[in-house]
Amino acid sequence: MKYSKQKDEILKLMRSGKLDHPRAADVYVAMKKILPDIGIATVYRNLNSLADAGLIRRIAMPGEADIFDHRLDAHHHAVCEKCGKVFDFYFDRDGEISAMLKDTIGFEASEISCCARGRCAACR
Amino acid sequence: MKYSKQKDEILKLMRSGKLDHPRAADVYVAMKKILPDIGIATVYRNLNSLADAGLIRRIAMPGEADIFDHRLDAHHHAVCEKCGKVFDFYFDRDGEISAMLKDTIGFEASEISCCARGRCAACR
DNA sequence: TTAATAATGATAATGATTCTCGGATAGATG
DNA sequence: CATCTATCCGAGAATCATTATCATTATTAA
Repeated sequence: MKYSKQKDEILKLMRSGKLDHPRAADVYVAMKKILPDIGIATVYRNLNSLADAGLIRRIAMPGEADIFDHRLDAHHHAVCEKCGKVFDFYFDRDGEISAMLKDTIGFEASEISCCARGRCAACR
Repeated sequence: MKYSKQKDEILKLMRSGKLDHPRAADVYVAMKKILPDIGIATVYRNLNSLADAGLIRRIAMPGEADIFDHRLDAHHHAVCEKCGKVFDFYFDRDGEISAMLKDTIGFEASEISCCARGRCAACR
């Protein structure tokens, strides 16, 4: 992976935590203020390569655009159907599910993602 | 909801269980054999209205096309990253997750979906 | 400095899904 | 039965997220 200021700035932006569960388009908008000539393809490319390198995570959300997360620990997501905000939550039964899948159907899980949808506190 | 032979045939096809976790495109291909003049928009429209009516379920799969399920009971899905096959599995901790979300962040979950990805028995 | 390689930005292409349209049809009413 | 109207249909355009292509530029190792 070769250095580029685009990649560097994207990683810094992600790590800053200024963006909350941003989609690629959100990162693009924020990056435009830092590097006005950046293209959307470069944003996608770099988010993908940073994710491949394990420096950030790309998370597929059912029915919505993927989000990118600077947090690397195992956690799940709850999405408010009204405001769209994404909340992190912990639920450490991944091992239990993996074991069950292995025992019952011989399925070797590499990743387990739980996604809750509903209404957040503010929207109720 | 008005009757139409397209909707009727789509529901029959779904209920027959001949299709395994089909995407809209799969339903379209199968329906072409039954009603050769059917259009893809009609397939989407009817799958959506049948899902709205609670007769089938539309399930968003992270990173992939939505699938439609004739099974109405609560279950989760495991997707093989190699062959793409989708497996059903049960894991009745939904209530536990709901309660935790409610207690910790005041989030009222209406649906919880867990999606495992990895390798199925046949692909290992 | 140079040559090889990988990254860039613009834009075209893709895939899934929805929207729009004029025309057809189901089902209620007279 | 005749008619009316809401809903549905099929075709194709439009949308959205994402990836691919390509000519140009920047990085890096020699």
